[in-house]
This record gives sequence, structure tokens and C-alpha cells, in this order.
Amino acid sequence: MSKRSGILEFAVLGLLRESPMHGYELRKRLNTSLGVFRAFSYGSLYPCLKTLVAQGWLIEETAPDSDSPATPLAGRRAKIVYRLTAAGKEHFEELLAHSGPDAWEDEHFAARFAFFGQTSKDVRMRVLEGRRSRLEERLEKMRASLARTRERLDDYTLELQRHGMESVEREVRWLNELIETERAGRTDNRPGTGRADNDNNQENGGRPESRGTA
Amino acid sequence: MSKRSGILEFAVLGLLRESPMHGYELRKRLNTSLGVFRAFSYGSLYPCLKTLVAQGWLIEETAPDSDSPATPLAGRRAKIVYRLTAAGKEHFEELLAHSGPDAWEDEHFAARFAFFGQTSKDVRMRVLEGRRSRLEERLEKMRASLARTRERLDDYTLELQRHGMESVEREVRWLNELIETERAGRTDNRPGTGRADNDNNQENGGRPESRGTA
DNA sequence: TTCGTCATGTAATGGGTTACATGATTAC
DNA sequence: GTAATCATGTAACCCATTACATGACGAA
Repeated sequence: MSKRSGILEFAVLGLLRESPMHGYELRKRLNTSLGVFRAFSYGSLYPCLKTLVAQGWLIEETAPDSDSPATPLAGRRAKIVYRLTAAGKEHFEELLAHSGPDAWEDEHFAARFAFFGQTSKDVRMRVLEGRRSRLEERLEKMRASLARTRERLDDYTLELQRHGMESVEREVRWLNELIETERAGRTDNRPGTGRADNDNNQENGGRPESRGTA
Repeated sequence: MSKRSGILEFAVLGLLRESPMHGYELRKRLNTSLGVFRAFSYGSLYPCLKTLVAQGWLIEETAPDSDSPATPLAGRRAKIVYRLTAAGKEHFEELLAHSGPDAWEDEHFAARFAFFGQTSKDVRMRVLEGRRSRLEERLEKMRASLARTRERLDDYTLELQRHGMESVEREVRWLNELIETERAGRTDNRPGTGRADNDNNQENGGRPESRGTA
């Protein structure tokens, strides 16, 4: 119960894991750094934060720097800063490792991928492979549907489907490359299976070996 | 007012324009033939149909074969067949030609494209070009955001953004090809600017000249 | 006769947006 | 001092889904 917003909740926990923040900043990071995949409004963010606090995963810190003007640069004059609790951290790890049936959908996957820098290698592999097989299912359905309906569709509809399939195929190739790169990486990544006692595991710097952005 | 479901409404009108159907079949066509971009459930379809009827865009035909058991094969026992009214047809034309600010978003565009076979050439061009410039805006934002945040992001996040941008760039190229093909096509397409009195204008068969699916 | 599919709906819920209301702080 | 932006929230709504309820029809 109180199943507040899968993706938003996940993204908030993930961002707060890196460092405490207040709502406003959180929303900006959601929509810029991580925002490639989705934009959220205050109308969803603030209620979500409340339930996360109620759940014990976050604590509000009203940041009473009332008498410490020592570092005025850190924040203008701290509003409500949210910090991840130990329980929240654990919960986030669970969400990361969780392999529900919807975990491989577009937005869920993108959100998980965005936090790969904080994810252990075995989980990364599971996510990438899960996503890939999800896409392959999708491809098969598309192919089947296409074979069934064939000639009944006009050329534009056909072209639309062709382009859609090509996009999916392209993502599969992308995943293949990522998976291979992961495989080629150091195999010693084991920061505690199930318990991330090591907190951050960037032993390889989280490098997907991007091949020439330009 | 009564601004029921943009895309669903549009798709329903578009499908019914081709031929009358009952809800169940409509939903299947929505999720197979046209369903590449989105799946709808009865929970949204039936209420939508009702409002469209209330609006005067559809009429329910209970298919009164009440006393003619002559052809029990035609329909098992006629359900509720929805047929587009003249007003509905007009409304659909308006929706097709309408260039609202959200008309170029992913799903809106896909839905419009799916009905290109029933769309006049000038509208097709407007839609394709609108979509393209929308994507170009998006690209600029992404580039700006990327330039701003640069080194602050880990490699996975960067890779995600890079892949996202590549996808958008790819779609832009696709649009460029489509636009060129349209331009190269016969230029005489003028079934009445603003008024589609000609109903169907497939003079060129609606051919986007797909270049080798394999 | 029972099972699968066709066929139509409704109520509760979900997960989000928009528009609104409010006020502090900074830049000019 | 006034405008922009930072900052936090709420209420009303939107569009859709899920799960449920119902029933006819055809095939095994």
C-alpha cells in the first residue's frame, strides 16, 4: 500500500543517495541531468517526498544554520533538505536489484541505467540482459503482427512500423555492445551480493567505454 | 470542454473513418494494426465512445437484424456498431489539420502519421516539418544541458544521454528522407485546402518510398 | 457442459499535470 | 523597489489502467 510513484520515488532516492538536497534542486536535477527521460512537476514531487519521509526512507532537515553564516556559499539559506536514511538506502538497493516484470520497460530501464554508476556489476548485467530480452519479445510481436496484417496496411502505416522496429533493433545492438563491454571489464566486482556495505563501487569508474561521441 | 482523450479520440475517429466497427474490434485494431505506438484498454475505449456519440461525431447502430435470422454469419448477433457522422468526419479533418503546440509530441505525431494515407499532401508536409523542428529544439536543449553539466556526470549517464541524442538525430534523418520523398512526389495534390471535400486523396497511393526494409 | 473468445461495460485507483497561492532572496 | 528566480506547497482535474461484473456464442 501507499505505492507512490515507481519511477519518481526511485529517481528521488537515487539522487538523494549521492547527496542531500531540497525539493527545488531535486526537481531540476530530475529534469536536466537525469531529465532526458522524463520531466516531473512540483505537484508530484512534493507529495512524493512526503510519503517517502512517512515511510522512513528520508528525513527532513530544516537545516538550522540560523547561527552559522560560516559557509554562505553552500546553500543560500537552507530550506528543507532531504537526506536518505539507512533504511532508505537499503530500500533503494532493493529497488535496484528487484527484477519485476515491468522493470524492463522504457522509463524504468532508463531510470535504472541512470544510476548504473552506483550499481554493482552483476546487477548491471541483469538489468541490461533483462532489457534486451524484453526488447526481443517486443520485436517478435511486431514481426508476427506485421506478418499477419501485411498487405492490409497502407504504405505509411507500414513505414511507421518499419521505423519503429528499426529503432528497437538499434537499441538491441546498443545493449549488446554495453553487455560485451561489461563482460570485458574486471570480473572482481563483488561489493557484497545483496548488501551494499561498500556503498559505492566505482572500481572501474563505471565506464561503458563509449565509442567516440563525436 | 469535455476534452476527452486527445490521442484515443483521434485514433477512434480515424479508424471509424475507414469503416464502421464495434468497440471490441476497434480496440484490437488500435493495439495491432495501429498499436505499435500505444495500447488502450476497454476502460478507456468505451467511455470515450460514449462521449464521442454524445458529441454527435459517432452514431451507435444497434444493427437491427431483430427479425432477420437470414444471415446469422454476418455478425453473431449485431452488437453496437459505431459509424462516423458527417460532423465526425469534419471534426477529424480539423484534428488532422490542427497544429497545436503539442501536436508534434511523440504519440501525437505517431497517431497522425498512422493516418497519412487519408491525409492531404500539404498537411502531411506540415506535420512532418513540425515534427522535425520539434525534434531539433529538443536536440538543442540536450546539447545545451550536456555542455553545461559535462564532467559532472558519470560515464553511464553520459552514455545514456548520448544514446538518446543519437536516437533523436536518427529520427530527424528519417524525417528528412520522408520530406524529400514527399517533395519529389506529384505536386498537384490539392483536394481543397482546408476542406477535404474529396474525402480520400490517395492519388499517389500514399507511398513513402521505403528504402529496403532488410 | 465447460472453456475460450467475443462483447460491453463500471468503480476504484493510479500517477501524474495545471493552475493556483504564498513568500523569501537576489540582481538590477 | 521591483522583477526574476528560488522555494514550498495544495486542489482540481486528466487520462488512463486494473479488477471486477455480466453475458452470449461456438467449439471440444
